[in-house]
Amino acid sequence: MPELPEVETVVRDLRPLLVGRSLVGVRRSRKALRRSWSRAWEAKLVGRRVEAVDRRGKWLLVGLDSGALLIVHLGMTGRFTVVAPGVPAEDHTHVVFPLDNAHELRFRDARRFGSVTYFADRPAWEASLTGTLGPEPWDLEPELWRAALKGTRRAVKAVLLDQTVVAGVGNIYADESCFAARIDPRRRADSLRPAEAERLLLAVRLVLTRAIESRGSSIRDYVGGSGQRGEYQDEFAVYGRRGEPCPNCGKAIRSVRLAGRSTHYCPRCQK
DNA sequence: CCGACGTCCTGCTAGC
DNA sequence: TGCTAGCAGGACGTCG
Repeated sequence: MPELPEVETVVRDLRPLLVGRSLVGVRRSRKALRRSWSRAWEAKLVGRRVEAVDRRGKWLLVGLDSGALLIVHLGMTGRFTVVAPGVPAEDHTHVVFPLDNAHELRFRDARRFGSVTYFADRPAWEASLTGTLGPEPWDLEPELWRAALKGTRRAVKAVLLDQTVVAGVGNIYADESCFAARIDPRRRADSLRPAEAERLLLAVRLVLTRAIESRGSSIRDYVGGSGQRGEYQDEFAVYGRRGEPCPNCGKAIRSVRLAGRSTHYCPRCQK
């Protein structure tokens, strides 16, 4: 679900609501998330003040005054929000951190593909990723990007979704980026000419930037850190628009299954 | 090693 | 109108 723009929106929403606040407790549901919770973390969290809220790829990082990090992944259906006192907990609320201002920081996730974990410091968290997280799209060196494309026989779309190559792109923005670059997502990555590779990287950055400006895309579950929906779904050129006219040429958008995911493209504009 | 595919889970809806 | 198979924004393990 939430990709880079959605996570970035949550981070920006939560930052003013959390920085300077202290976590005064932890409550959990009995259901397991993707990564298991350790009760030993609770004593280390309670009483700590939040110093920073950041993002890396699709990971959300809450930095505490002890130097420790609360690491959150929203998976497909995760919501991470601050709610005012007295707001009843929704179904599938799995982790709740009461704050020192009587508000609550809540993690809710119907499908439980998301996770909330604790690391003693940032190096410990980075070590846990063991090279599974590539650079942010804006930090990815064009030569590295070209090499990543050249070095594989997979489809372009599969490379965009590969978090070790570039962090943060998911199914929606992979499709939208391919459309913006006028590149067929089914093409073999190693068939892209240097100019096409460059166009695709710039398209990824542009699409993500615009999506952040629209506070991300709300298809069904996603909301920002205070519960508001995003707007970028109104800007989709291809995603979820099978059969509808291409905004560029009018030909019907097609959808196929690729890299295990639904993939949308314009059969005329994307070569 | 690489790449394709299944799996985890619940809710919604497309299509019959 | 009502029902249900299949699909959903992600990550990771397994298998060939």
